Amino acid sequence: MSSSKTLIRTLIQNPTRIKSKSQAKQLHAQFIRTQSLSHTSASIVISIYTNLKLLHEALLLFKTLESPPVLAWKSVIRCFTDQSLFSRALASFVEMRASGRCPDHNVFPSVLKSCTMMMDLRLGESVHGCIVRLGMDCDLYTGNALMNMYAKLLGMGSKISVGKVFDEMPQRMSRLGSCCVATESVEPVMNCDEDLEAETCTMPLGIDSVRKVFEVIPRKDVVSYNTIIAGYAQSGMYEDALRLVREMGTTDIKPDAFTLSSVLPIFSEYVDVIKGKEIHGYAIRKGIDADVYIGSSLVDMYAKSARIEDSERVFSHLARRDSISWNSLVAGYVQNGRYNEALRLFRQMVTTKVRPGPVAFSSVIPACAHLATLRLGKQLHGYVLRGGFGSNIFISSSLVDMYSKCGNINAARKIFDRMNVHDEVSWTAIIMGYALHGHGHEAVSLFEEMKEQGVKPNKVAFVAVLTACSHVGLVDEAWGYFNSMTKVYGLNQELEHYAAVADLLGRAGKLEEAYDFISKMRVEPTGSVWSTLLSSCSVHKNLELAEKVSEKIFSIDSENMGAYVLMCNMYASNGRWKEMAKLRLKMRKKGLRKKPACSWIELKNKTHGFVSGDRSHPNMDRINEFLKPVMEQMEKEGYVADTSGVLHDVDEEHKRELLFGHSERLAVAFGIINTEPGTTIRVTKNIRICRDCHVAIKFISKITEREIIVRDNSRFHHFNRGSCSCLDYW
DNA sequence: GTAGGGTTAG
Repeated sequence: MSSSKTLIRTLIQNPTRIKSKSQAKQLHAQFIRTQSLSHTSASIVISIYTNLKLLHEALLLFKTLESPPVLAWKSVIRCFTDQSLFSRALASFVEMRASGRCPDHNVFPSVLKSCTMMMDLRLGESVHGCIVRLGMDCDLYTGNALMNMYAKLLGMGSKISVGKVFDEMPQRMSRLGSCCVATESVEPVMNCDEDLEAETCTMPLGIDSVRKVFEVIPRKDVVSYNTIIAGYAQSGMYEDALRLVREMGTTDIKPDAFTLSSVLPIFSEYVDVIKGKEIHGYAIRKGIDADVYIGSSLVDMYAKSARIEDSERVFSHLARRDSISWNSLVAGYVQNGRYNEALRLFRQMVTTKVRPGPVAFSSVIPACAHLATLRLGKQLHGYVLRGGFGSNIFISSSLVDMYSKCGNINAARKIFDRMNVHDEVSWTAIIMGYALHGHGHEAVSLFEEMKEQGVKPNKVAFVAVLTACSHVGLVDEAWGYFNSMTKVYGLNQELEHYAAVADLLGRAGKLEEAYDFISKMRVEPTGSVWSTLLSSCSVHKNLELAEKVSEKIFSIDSENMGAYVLMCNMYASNGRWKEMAKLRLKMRKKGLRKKPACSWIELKNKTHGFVSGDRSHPNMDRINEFLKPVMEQMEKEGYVADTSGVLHDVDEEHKRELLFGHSERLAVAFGIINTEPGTTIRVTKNIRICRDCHVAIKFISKITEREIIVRDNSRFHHFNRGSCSCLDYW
C-alpha cells in the first residue's frame, strides 16, 4: 500500500514521465484503488489525459467533478482547442467563468485561438477585457494570441468597412483553414451592432489593435514579430511590415521561415524580383529554402515577376510538395498565359494523389476560359461539385466566366443566379459575359442592379460595362459611365477604359471623334488602342484616316503585325496594289510573318484545328463535298462573296476560292457533318471573324437549321436562322 | 501563440 502511494507521489510530481495511454490509465486506477482521488489529483489526471490528447478519458473524469478546479478547466479547454472543437472550448470557458473560477495566463492562448477560428470577435474582445483586468496582457503567449486574433478577424483587406467584415464571413471562414469543418457548430456568433453598419475606414481596422497589443508586450519573441508582420503584410501595409523586419535585425531575434513567407508576397506584389532573390538567398544561407511555405511563396514571387522558369526550378527542388506548392505553380502558369501547361500540371497534381482544394479550382478554371474549352471546363465543374466547393464565391465567379467564355452564357447565368452572395467580381464576370455575347442592354441593366444592391463597381467592372456599351453602340450611356468613374467613385480612368471608349466611338462610326479622343487621352495611348481605331477605319472604309492612324501605330510599335495586315487589306480592297506591295516588302524586310488565322472546334473529347487555306486535313474532301451544295444554295438565296477583304492580288474567281478556305468556315462545316442535326456548333477563332464569313455563316445557319456560335478574339457571334446576335454591329 | 497559393480585365 505505502509503496503504491510513493509511486503516485513520484508520478504526480513528474506528470511528464507518463508517456502512454496505459500508463495514464494505471495511474488513474491507482488513485481509485487507494481512494485518494481528490479534486486536485483528479485534475492532475485530467491534465495528463489531455496532454496525451485523450479527450474522451479526460471528459469522463471531468464530468464526475462537482466543482472542477482551474487546472481541470484549463486542460479540457486546451484539449478542445487542440482537437479543433472550438465552440466547445468557448462554451467551457464561459461555463468556467460562470462557476466563479478565475482563469490564468495558461488558458488564454487557447481561448483566443478558439475565438479566432469561430470568428467570434465579440467574445474575443470581452476575453481581452478580462485579460486586461487580470493584468495578463503582458504575458507573451497571451499577447501573441491576441494579436493573431485581431489580425485575422479585422485585418484583412486594405480598406474595409465594418459592415463588409460581416458580409465576408463565409470567405474568411475558408481562409482560416479546413479545420473549421471539424467543429460541431460552424455558425459564428455574430453580434453586428447597428452603428457598425457601413463605416469605411481608410486604415485596416485590426492592424491598429494588433499594434497596440504589440506595444504592450514587454518582451517580444519571434512569434510576436511574425504575427504583426503578417498582419501588416496582409493589410497591404507593406512598408510597415518591412520596417519591422529591419527592426528585427537590430535585436537578437532573427527572421525565420514564418517571417520570410510573410514578406515574400510583398515582393510578388511589388514585382521586385531583386529583393525577392535576396530573400531567396537569405533562406538558402539559413538552410530553410526547402521549407514548403517558403517554396510556394518563391514559386509565386517568380511567377508574378514573369520568371516562370525560376518558379519551375524552385518547384522541382522542393523536398516535399503540398497542395499549395502545386497550386502556386498552376496559378503561375495561368498568370503567365501558359494555359495548357497549367492544365497539364493540374492533371499531374491529381494523379499524384494530391487533392485539389478550392483555391486550385479557382486557379485552373480560368485556363479553360482562356482556351475556350467547354469540355474540360465542364469536367472541372463536375469535380468542383463532387468536392463540395459549389458555393465558394471565387470558384463560382470563375465558373461564370468560364461558361460565358466557352460560349454558354445561359449556363453562366444559371450559376450566377444560384450564388448566395455576389461581390463585385462575380457581378463583373456576368456583365462581361453579356457584353461579349452582344447583350449590351442586359449587361447595362445588370450593372445598374449591382449598384442598387450596394456593390460598388471597381475599375474592372467599368471595363465590363464600357465594353458592353461598345458592342451595341450605347454611346451616351458609355460617356455617363466613363465620367462617373472619377466623379462618383473616385476611380481614375486607366488605359482599358480609354481603350473601351475609343473602341466604342470607332465602332459607332465616329472616327474623327475617336481620333481626337485618343490624341487627348491622359494616359499615353498604346499601339493596341490605336489598333482598335484602325480596325474601325477598316470597317467603315476610311482609308485616309487609317493611314494617319497606322503611322501613329508604327511610331509606337514598328512591328505591329495586325496593323500591317489591316493596312494591306485596306490597300487591297481599294485596288491600291502599289502601296500594298510597298508595305508587304517592309514586312518582309523586318522578317514579320502574318499570324496564320486558325479556328478550332471540340468534338467528342477532341479538339480539331483548322488553318486558313490548309487543305491537309484528313476530312477535307468531306468538308468540300458538304460545302459545295450549301454554297450553291446560298447563292440562290442571294449570297454574294465579299472579296474586298482578300489580301491577295489575284482575280475574283481565285479570291472566292480563298474565302472558301477560311478557317472558321472549315471548322463550322466540319462540326456540322460530324454532329447530329440540331446540335449547336461552337467554334473559336484566334483573330476577328472575317466579314465575308460572317455573311456566309448566317446563310449556313439558316440552310442547315443550326445554331452556330463563333468566338473570335473580341466577342461572340450567335448565328441562328440566318441572322447574328451582333445584328451586324461589330 | 506565427507563415504560403485563388475569381472579374481591349
